[in-house]
This record gives sequence, structure tokens and C-alpha cells, in this order.
Amino acid sequence: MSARSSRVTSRDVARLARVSQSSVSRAFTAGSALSDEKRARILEAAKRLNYVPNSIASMLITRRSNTIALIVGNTDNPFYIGVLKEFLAELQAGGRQVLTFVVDPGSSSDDVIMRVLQHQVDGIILTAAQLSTQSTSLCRDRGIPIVLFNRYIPRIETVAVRCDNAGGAETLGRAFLAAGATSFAIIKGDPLGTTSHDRVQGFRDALWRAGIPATALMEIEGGSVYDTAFAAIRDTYGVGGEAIPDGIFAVNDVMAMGAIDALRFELGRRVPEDIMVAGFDGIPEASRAPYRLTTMVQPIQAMVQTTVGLLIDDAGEEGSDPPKIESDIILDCKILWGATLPDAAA
Amino acid sequence: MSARSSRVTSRDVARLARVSQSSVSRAFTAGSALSDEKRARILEAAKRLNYVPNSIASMLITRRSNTIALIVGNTDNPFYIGVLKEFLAELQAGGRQVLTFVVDPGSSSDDVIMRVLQHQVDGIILTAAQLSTQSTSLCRDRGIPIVLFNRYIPRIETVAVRCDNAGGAETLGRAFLAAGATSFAIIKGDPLGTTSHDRVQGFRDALWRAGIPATALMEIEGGSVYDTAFAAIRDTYGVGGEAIPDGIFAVNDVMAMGAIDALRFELGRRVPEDIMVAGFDGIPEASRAPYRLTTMVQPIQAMVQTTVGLLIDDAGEEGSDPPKIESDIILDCKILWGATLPDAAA
DNA sequence: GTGAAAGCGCTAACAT
DNA sequence: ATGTTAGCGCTTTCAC
Repeated sequence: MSARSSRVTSRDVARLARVSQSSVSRAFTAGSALSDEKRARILEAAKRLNYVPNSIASMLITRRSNTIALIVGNTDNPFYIGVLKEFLAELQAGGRQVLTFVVDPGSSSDDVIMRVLQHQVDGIILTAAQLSTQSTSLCRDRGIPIVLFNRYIPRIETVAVRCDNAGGAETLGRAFLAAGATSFAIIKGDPLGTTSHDRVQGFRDALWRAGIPATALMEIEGGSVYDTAFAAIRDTYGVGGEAIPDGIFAVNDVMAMGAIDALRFELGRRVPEDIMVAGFDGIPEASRAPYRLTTMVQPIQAMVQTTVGLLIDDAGEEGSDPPKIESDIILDCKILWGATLPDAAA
Repeated sequence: MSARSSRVTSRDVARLARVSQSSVSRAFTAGSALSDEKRARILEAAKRLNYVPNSIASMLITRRSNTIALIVGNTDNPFYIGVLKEFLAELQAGGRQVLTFVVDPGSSSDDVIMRVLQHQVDGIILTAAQLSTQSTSLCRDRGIPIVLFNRYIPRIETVAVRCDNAGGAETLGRAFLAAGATSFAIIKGDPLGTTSHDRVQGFRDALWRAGIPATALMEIEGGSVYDTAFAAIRDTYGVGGEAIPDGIFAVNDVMAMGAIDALRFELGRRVPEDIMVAGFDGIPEASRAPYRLTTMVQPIQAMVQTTVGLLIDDAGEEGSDPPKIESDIILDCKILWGATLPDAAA
């Protein structure tokens, strides 16, 4: 019954439909000149033979793979999982294939870039991962556009899409001040990442502008994920530790959750009654009943669509070497008031 | 400085290195006959030209793409995110590329299969997604192996790797009984999925064997994810609702978390003092301080490695049509005692 | 509108 | 060990 169709090619279909091989190709190419009658005949023959066009051959000749490489770091942060999902959905909806790579948070994506280049992808999306100058120029030489997502690389002219990390953090800083906090801690993320850096900077700025002395802000390495942030808070403020401040800002939600749990279950403190907490990202988990975290919501969908748009536009034109956008694209984020840091204006 | 290497082919390298084009090919193929001196010369020329072999052309001729398709459903369940990560890591470590597809929980993977076939992948991994008989036979006709992960399709002879869902659920059922529970609820997942079905069945069996009447077990549609399970518990047992049973078993961890939060924050109950709860999967989130859920841990890594092993072995031999494994591979899962259901034997 | 012919960049015999 | 040759399955001029 089944056609044992292991190697059905357009030639086989052509033979059965009594047309030329090129007509078969046309039948599977939208908008090519072919009579309806012939197309129908070809399609039927194809169905009978279980023919599926070999896109590898098509890629070779058209030099377009219709494939985007998605390089993801830090998969332990639900935010990037959400980003990954959104990218997959968006690219898939646009008819593109996605080659996904994960890189260890520490390691560089350069070896992955090599594999990506061999695969003739139409574009590269880089999320929460490092990249060297060398790699970017290799891609540029081949005309493969790269877009950085929520990360930029100083001194490398690569387009980046991100949200206003510094501005968002500053807003949160002011929110703490408005709520009456006078002593602070900030839980930092990846020391090499621009995202954490910018949020720290924004928060510091808010305090500095309000005349808060630098000594009123303690900076804690949070390790970017739940477990490490939990441990950092427990160890920093545990028995014989430092005095716990009024307000704690974690540069991402998952660390804020770790901090809250450590405060409650290890240190016996109440949030927000004893300590106020805010995060950044707007992951759904942080809005659940036990947390109801006040946070800055990143517009994932808009950011993803912007990113994909840049890639697709670039890939559309053959010899468009200079990416039209020279500087980063920065989208606004929006505060989501939860219970852990009340809206003083409300 | 950069070589404007948009279209450097093996011919260009051959010319520069003063060798034949096939020697260039050999230089990039491990274990092919080529003098060290020549190989070095070729590699150097390649570097100067920024040459990267075009794997598309190689795929076309070798008919092996070195690529695995990973089809994932239900990305809202952290368990499958963990699975996704593990697969990506494992396949990447094995030098394979991964084409990732997400399918909406409701929809079938059949359209995705079509795209996958066009891409000449070496194998397909299907996780938490539906698949029709038609699609599987299409793949089989082309000699593309499919492995189902944590899901099987009755009446379709496709290899599946999963854990002992029924057995694990039965163990949890006995744990509830040993802890003294006498009335029960089970929060069910995807009605179409075998995973939920088997766990429900296993739990029922445990009660039945202990002589518990069917009336002592209430079955609740939990919708597979946190939010829907939260709402289901809130609505079922809220004001004017049913009496809350002693023990609640959610067929996955994320629904157990939703149930616990609903019990605590919507219904004002204590877990485990008032109600005992258990889940299934062993996701890290469920072991965090607010939950400390008792659950069955699925051996993700072993399951993933087994799955990949099946695929790679199959793909290794050219004409190996009959998959060597005819029946499913079932791995053991292990109970993780948390706080929500105490170990009566301890 | 349709067919014939020429490759895309590579691998794999086959010679030497 | 190395070069020559013949394609892999498709798209795309180019004639007709």
C-alpha cells in the first residue's frame, strides 16, 4: 500500500504525470507559470508517490535555507524559555525552520557559530550568550545577519533588540523610595552580561539622584538563577550576618523569587511587611499567589517580532550588506504592581 | 582585511593550495587518505579565505543531514522544558543539529512532519504531541526513525521511551494510604495523552486494591498546567463546593503546585496538615521551599539518552528498515519524599 | 505555458 | 596519495 517512497524525486513524479521535471518544480513553487490542468495532474501524481520536495537540493541552488539559527544561553531562567518559545512560534508561523543551539552560560558561542555557518542559515539570533568580534565579522563577511536579543556587545556593530533595562530599573528604584525604603540591596546577575549591568546601573542612579549614600546600598552576587540567589540571601543575612535592608531589588524575577523564599523560609521574615522586593522580567511564575512580585515586564512578543523583522528584512534582499539599523532598538518595559512592593501612588 | 568570503567554495581553496578540489574535500573529512603536508597546506589556504564547507551540498550527496527534528508540545510544563534542554545538550554534544518545532497542545504534528520530511532529517523525536498513523507511515517509508518520548500511540508500531507512569502512580497511591488518607481527588491532565491516562489508572488501581470504594475518589480535569489546575481546585472546593478530600494527587508537578497554592491562598487550607498532595515528574521548581512536593522523579537524562541512542543507532546503518526495538522502553521512576505527603515508613 | 540544459558545492567511486 | 569524473535533486535561464 505505501509506496516505499524512500527516494521519490521530481523526475519520478514527472514521469508519472507525463510532464517535464521542471514542470514538477513549478508545480511546487507558488506563483510560477503553469496551467491549472497540469498542476493538478502533477500534484496528484506526487500524492500517489508520496513525493515530498527535497528542500536540501532547493537550498543548494537557491542559496537560501529558510532557516534561522537560534542560540540560547541561560536556559535556567524562565524568561529565556519564554523568549525561546516565542521565537519558535514566530519563526515557525513565518514558514521558517529553526536550528536551536544551547550554550553553557560560561562558554562562548563561537564554536556554535562555525556549525551555523556550515548550515547556510539565513540569519542568527543570539540570546543571553557571548560572542566574539571574530565570529561576528565571519558572519558579516558571508552576509548572514545577526541580531542580539536582550544583550549588546560594546564596540561590536551588531544590531541588538532589548528593553530599557536601565530606565526600568531606575523606575523600580524610585518605587522603593516612594514606598519608604531607606536601605537597599541589589541582587546582581551575570557579571559579564550587559543586562544585569544596566539594571544595576539604573537602580544605583535612582538612589543617587535621591541623595541616598552609596553605603545604603549593598550589592550581592546572585548568580542569575533561583538557587544561587536563594543561597546568597540566606548566607548573607543568616545568623551573624548583615542587617537586612528595607528593600531588595533582584535584577531578574527568578532571583527575586529565590530571595523571597530565603527571606521567608530561612530567615523567618515577611515580604513585604518586613522587607520589600522587586524583580525584573515579568515571568508568569512570579505573579503566582505565593509571590505576587512587583516587577518590570519586558514586552517579549514585541521584542521577538522586532528581532525577527530585522532578520527577515535583511535576508529578503540579496546583496544588502549594510544592515539598515546601526544602533540598538530599545523597547519600553512596564511596571507590574504586585504585593511585594506596593504602589505608593495608589 | 576580511576576505569578502561570501562565496568561497572548495574550488577556490583548491586553486590557492594548488591541489584538486577533491583533496580539499578530503582535508575536511576525518580519516580520509591525505598527506599531512597537503592537508596542512589546504587548511591554511582555507583559513586565509575564510572557507567553511557547505554542509548543504554535503547533505545532498551523502543523503544524511546530521540533523534531528525535535517536536515539542506543551511547553508550558517545565518538565518538557527540562526535556527539551536535555535533548538539545545531548544531541549537540553528539555533533548533531537540532531542528526544533513547537506544536500547540491541541493541534496535530502532521503538518510539522511534512516540513520535517522536506528537510531530510535523520530522525524525529516527538514529545508530548499527537501524531497520526498516516504521518508515521510516511516517515517509515522514507526510513526516517521516529521515537516517541513519554507518550505512546496505541496501535501504531512506533518506538516509545517513557517511564513507568502507571507503576509510579500506584506507588504514590499506596503512599497516600499509608499516610492515612481515606478520601481522594486526582487532578487529570491532557485527556488525549497516554501519560495522564496511565497515571490516573495506576492511582485508581492502588485504591481499588486497598478496597477503597470508587466513590471515595473524585476526578478533576486539571488542564495540564498551573493556572488551570489552580482554577479547578478553587472552583471545585470553593464556597458551596465539594468537601475537600484528605489526599490530592496531581498527575504532574506543575498542577500539584497550582493545587497547593489554590488550597492555601484561595481556600485557606494547610498542606500537608489539612490536605496531603503529591505530584509526578520531579521538576526542580516543585522542590523549592514553598512546596517541597512529594513526587515521582522521572529519570530525564536516562530517558533522553535512551531516546537518542535509538535514533543514532538506527540512523547509523543505511538499510536498517526494521527498528530493532519493537516494544516500548520503560524506565523506572523514583519517589522523592517532600513535605506534602510524608513517608509513613520513616 | 512548457521542455531542455546548465549548474548549485560537494562526495565518492574510479583511475592513476 | 591524488586527480578525474559523475552525479545528489533541485531551480532557473533560455528557447520554443
